[in-house]
Amino acid sequence: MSVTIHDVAHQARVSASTVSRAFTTPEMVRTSTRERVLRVADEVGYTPNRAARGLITGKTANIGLIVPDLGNPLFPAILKGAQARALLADHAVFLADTDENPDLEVNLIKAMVKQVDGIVLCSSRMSESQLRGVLNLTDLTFLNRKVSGVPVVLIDSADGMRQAVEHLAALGHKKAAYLSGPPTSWSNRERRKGLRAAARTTGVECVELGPFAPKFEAGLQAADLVLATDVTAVLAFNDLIALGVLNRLADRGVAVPDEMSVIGFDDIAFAAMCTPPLTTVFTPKESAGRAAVELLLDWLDKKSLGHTGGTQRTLGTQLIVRSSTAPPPPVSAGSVGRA
Amino acid sequence: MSVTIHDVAHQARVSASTVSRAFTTPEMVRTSTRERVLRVADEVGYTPNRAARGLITGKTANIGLIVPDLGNPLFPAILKGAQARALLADHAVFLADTDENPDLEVNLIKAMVKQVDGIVLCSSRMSESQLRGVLNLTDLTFLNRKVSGVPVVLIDSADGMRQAVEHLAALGHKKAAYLSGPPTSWSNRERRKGLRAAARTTGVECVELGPFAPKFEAGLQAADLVLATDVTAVLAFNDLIALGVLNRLADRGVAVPDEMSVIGFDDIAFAAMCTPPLTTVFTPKESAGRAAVELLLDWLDKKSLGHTGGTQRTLGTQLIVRSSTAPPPPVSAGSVGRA
DNA sequence: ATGAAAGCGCTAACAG
DNA sequence: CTGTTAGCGCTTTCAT
Repeated sequence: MSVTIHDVAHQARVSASTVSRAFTTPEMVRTSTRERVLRVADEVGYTPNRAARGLITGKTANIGLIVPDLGNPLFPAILKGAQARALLADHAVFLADTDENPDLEVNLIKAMVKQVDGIVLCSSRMSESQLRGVLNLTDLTFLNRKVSGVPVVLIDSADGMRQAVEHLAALGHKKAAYLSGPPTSWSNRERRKGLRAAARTTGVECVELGPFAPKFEAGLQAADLVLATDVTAVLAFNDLIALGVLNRLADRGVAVPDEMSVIGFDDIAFAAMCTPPLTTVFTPKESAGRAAVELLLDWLDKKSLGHTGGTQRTLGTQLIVRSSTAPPPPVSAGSVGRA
Repeated sequence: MSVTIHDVAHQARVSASTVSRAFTTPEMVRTSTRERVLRVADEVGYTPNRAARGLITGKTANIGLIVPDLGNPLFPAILKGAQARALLADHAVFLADTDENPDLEVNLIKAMVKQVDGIVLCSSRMSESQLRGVLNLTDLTFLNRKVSGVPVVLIDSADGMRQAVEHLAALGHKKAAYLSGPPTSWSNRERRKGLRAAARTTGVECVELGPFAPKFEAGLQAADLVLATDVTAVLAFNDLIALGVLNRLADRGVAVPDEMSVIGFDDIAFAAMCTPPLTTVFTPKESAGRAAVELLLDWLDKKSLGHTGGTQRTLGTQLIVRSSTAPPPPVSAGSVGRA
């Protein structure tokens, strides 16, 4: 079978404890011994069994990551950042896709609990009562959902909305439509909040349409609704919807942005790739993933000392206006190589 | 601490063994006892510690999944399928992103090995020698890379290329360009193979340009190169590149598809969202992920009996011609809900 | 059908 | 600095 700590111990003529120490507390082992042990370990290809280690230390060096749908381009980006940050701390990550199902989410959390030190929940779909049920199962960190008493990473959509509406006002628009996302979405509530505030401030009249599923198809449908109103600008819950609007608008012969301005919230970073390029509110997806893991790890560290209460980190968003001649941003920082 | 098997045993007035059996081999326990145990377990919220279980059984019920870059939209889709299939078999999945780094890939495999029953390697970037080094560390299954003796899932890009070239021939094109992907890519080699064969058969003259990174920006650059030739059609390594070409073409005032046809290989399923819609060779990404996990699981099952050699599954690709009026396919089967 | 005991691979006291 | 002992939570003989 697999090579164990005893194999190394035997080969290096030391006890298992010494081998263990050579890995976990090197300074407690004489240099010569340590080097011998490590050399032997390398020769025989020994890697500590983290599961066994976790059994005794209580720490697994794994974290869980739960997302509603990997098909939603927002989440792979978050995932990428999270995984990178976890790796930095030498942690491995368990991934689960709940397929938008809150019950499955609960089950997946339960299944994971024993194998991880904590879990990052992205845009959790659980009800308040389900949430309470899992809250003390392990250490949880939320991304894109407000929960008190635990670490939370939030993306400041409301401010993004403010930027977007002010931009429209500057362009001379008098009336705009907001294509609302799912009613249960925290992000959507934030965006509506920002919308209404900005409407007051700028004097731009804002009508809300929807709700729409955050999908391309919904945008196609939404475009027709928009055209039946007298707005000159559209704000979409996300850029998947916005892309649909753009497409349908083109089909119906409406010039963008001459007759109609469309702004989306960035889920996919592909907005610049369409013709015409879509104006979007940039969302720091990878950073958010990174931040969530960081917060969780910090939380875990400080756990020995008494907690003072939940930490919260809010990430800013930024309006990006794209002209068709400007080079678009890259899809992903590390996107290189073959497929 | 966490609730253990002993807590349940005590509460239910049985031994730990019985609790264990109630979960793993229910038929060996008297019905009344089993029901009592299971009820108590549920009441106190007991979930077996899979790590501890794995320590003794040798099976972790976890599988690993390694991808080069989550920023490449091909991989989240594969991931989604893989995760779904794993869940079906009650397996959890470890995810790692190698950031296109073969050395990191090796290290991540080693770190995972002890916590998983097997690993699915997607578009592995390892050299042959690195590959040999990890081959017997655990059970490996490859996706998008040909390796003998182990389970492999391949996507029939060559045939997709055939379809694409024949389509161009039918449209009356006499000369086309292929925008080559990374030289180390198995997919790229397959596509070139298919290209050359189809060129012979159809009589369409095909010139190869590149190699290009599989990114949008590379497509912008490639478009200028294309325009310097006298081709009337472009075949791109992937649709990220194709999207770039389309964009640049629009900027330079070239009408598509009137003066120029562009065909991409499907990485992102967003091709239909651009204007004009991009003709693509559809790649069964989720199915590929699903298949890879399935093959791995089968392989693991059959392991007790002697293996007969590696299994191989090849998935077909399909040319999809899109008119701007036709409804595009959904981004993801299960894409619903809020973000 | 159930319990007692041994042990998976590892680390954490406790000696020395 | 290093070895010995005990035991993490679970499953699995081997008894009964």
